[in-house]
Amino acid sequence: MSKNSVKTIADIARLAGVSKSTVSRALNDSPLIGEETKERIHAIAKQHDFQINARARQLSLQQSRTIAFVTHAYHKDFSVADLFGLEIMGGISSGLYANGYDMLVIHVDPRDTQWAHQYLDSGRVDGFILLTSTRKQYHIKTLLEMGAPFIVWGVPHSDQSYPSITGDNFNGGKLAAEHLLNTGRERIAFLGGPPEELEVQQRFQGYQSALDHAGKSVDPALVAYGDFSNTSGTTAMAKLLEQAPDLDAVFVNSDLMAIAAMDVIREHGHRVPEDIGVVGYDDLSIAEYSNPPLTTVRQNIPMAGKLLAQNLIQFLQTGLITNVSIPVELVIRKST
Amino acid sequence: MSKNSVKTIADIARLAGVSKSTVSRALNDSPLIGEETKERIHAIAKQHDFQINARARQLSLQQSRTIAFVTHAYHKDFSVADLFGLEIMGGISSGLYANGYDMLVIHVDPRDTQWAHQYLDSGRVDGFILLTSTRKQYHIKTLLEMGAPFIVWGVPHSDQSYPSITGDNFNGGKLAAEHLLNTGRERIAFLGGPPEELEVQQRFQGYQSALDHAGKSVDPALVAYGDFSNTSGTTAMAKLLEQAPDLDAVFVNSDLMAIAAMDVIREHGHRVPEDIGVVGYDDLSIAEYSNPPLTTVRQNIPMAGKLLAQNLIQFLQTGLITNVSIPVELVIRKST
DNA sequence: GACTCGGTTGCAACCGGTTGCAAAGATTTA
DNA sequence: TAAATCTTTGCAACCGGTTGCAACCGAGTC
Repeated sequence: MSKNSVKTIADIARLAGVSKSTVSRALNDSPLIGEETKERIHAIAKQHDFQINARARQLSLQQSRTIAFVTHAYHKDFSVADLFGLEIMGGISSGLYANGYDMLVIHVDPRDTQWAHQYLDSGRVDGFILLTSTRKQYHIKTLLEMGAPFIVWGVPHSDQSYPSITGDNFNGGKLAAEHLLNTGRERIAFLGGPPEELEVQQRFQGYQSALDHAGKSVDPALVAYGDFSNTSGTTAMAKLLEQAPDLDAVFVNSDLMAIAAMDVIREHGHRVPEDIGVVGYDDLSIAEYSNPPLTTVRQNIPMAGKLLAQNLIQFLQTGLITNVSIPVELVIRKST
Repeated sequence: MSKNSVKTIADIARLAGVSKSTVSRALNDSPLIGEETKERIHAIAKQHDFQINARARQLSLQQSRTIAFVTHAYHKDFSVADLFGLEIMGGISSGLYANGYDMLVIHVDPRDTQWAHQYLDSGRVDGFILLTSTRKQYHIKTLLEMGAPFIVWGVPHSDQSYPSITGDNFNGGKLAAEHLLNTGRERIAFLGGPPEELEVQQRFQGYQSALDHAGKSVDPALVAYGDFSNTSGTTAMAKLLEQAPDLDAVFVNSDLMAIAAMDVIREHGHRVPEDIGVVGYDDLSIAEYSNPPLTTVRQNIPMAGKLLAQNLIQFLQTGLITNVSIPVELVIRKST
């Protein structure tokens, strides 16, 4: 095939009887090149379906058009606890693709302080996307110090400045609590993620606000915290049932914890939703298949991913820092 | 910091008072360089925590040390139907990382015939990893024709030659059917994936073999096919119940179809597992959370991912084609 | 003392693009 | 008709590495 013989712009230059630079400019649609020449070169390129060498181009341009999706490398591989991450990755990937960027998935050992250096200084990526992770704040600090471009999923600390995307946590908590109130629940518990996380605090405020409006106040016995994982859900739910045996609903900060909590509730001899209503958070795909199917606060995960991609690219190109909070909605299923 | 000033091997060369080539050779541990010089250069590099420019290196070396994980870009983003793909990606990613490769996630429009060209000829990736997808055979054909390095998850066509990893489908079918027989089931149905796929045929053969050993033969009324998706599971299960109202067990070729099938079974007034036992396939994370938790054939997904990575790299480096089939096991939960 | 010879090192070309600047040709202006 | 100007193109350097080949070194040999 002719295809094999045309691999570089020099080949095209030879065919067109012009110089490398002219081909390069024509392919990049430079105004310096005459229309007629430009068309001829484009035609030749198309005809031999020429693919420009990305590495050489990137070396010259000093940029990689590649973004790293940062994932924590525990000793185990992806587990179900990472489902949220897995799902958002889909959205990010298509958002990047739409903007001509590639997505690299990188594993980071939490003890490793060099990873950002490694990928940035070696020119393999232009920026990073960070999700929830145990050492997120630490990573953010490191990245800020070294001036690395990145965007995070989550509420930004107010004293720092970097782009972020987050769900509307206050409203999420409010929606969940209101729904439980509307369905006649009296003793609504709050099973949160780590209490130091802003997301969790905002969800709690939303929950509190809904109770206030209904003329109720928060009972400390009805509040417990976990770390979003299913095992922590088991523990925290058991604690709640012990502290407040009369609770008749619980707003849980993640679907994984909610599913674990429903098991605990049943083991204690209660029924879901008849005795105790349960609302989760995230609307992971498993929420639909749980027993019973989980009422939950949906974060529009594909959209979140797309925005993470777009806004990071915008930041790379213009330096503009945007912090956006996207709306959430309540998906009512069988657990309430 | 001194860090900022040392970005290239030329910088190091200046510091060490040698030439670029010496630095390059020293960093690559070439035997041409004297021990003493080598150590001195390494020390300087470490001290300034130098990161070699990957793009320049790759351009020179004509390789990218990057593998593309190919995912189909339907109009929608990742859906629950891709959970299997999402999970195996975790294994692949860590397998690649362990071998010093990066993983790029790429979206492929099924109508696009140029994607492989694009990524390979532009030098962005060295090879591809293909999962189950509707147009897999077509993609394989294209890749073979253009001589692109790749590995697939699935049974290789016997008349073609390329590396692959697959679960032991025959044994998977056999284990599932034997388990159902052992728990006293008499009328065991087979709800397969697409009948033209070798995986499905092999699972059927395993199922048949187990029945044979028990002195039973396959009843055509007890066989139906879907396409692995949950909606097809709904349709196929309804068909089975109509064809054979007396069935008391079903071996389903994917967890997604199995979960849908259980809903259909309940809607028809039967109980799982009391009236009808259900075995799924894959052991996706949702299997554990379904109602009831699903007995299923586990494919060791993390291991599969790791092998896909390793064997593709082996193929790239040595041209060795390996086709490996990894063992499966039965995970017994509450649906049987 | 001239001559190999093995071990080290540097020169310069190359990988495949991009781009500042000079220059050639065409066109306008005086 | 010559000078000035604009448009279009090519030369050559550069991005940051790798590598074939020549050159240089001190030690051993005759």
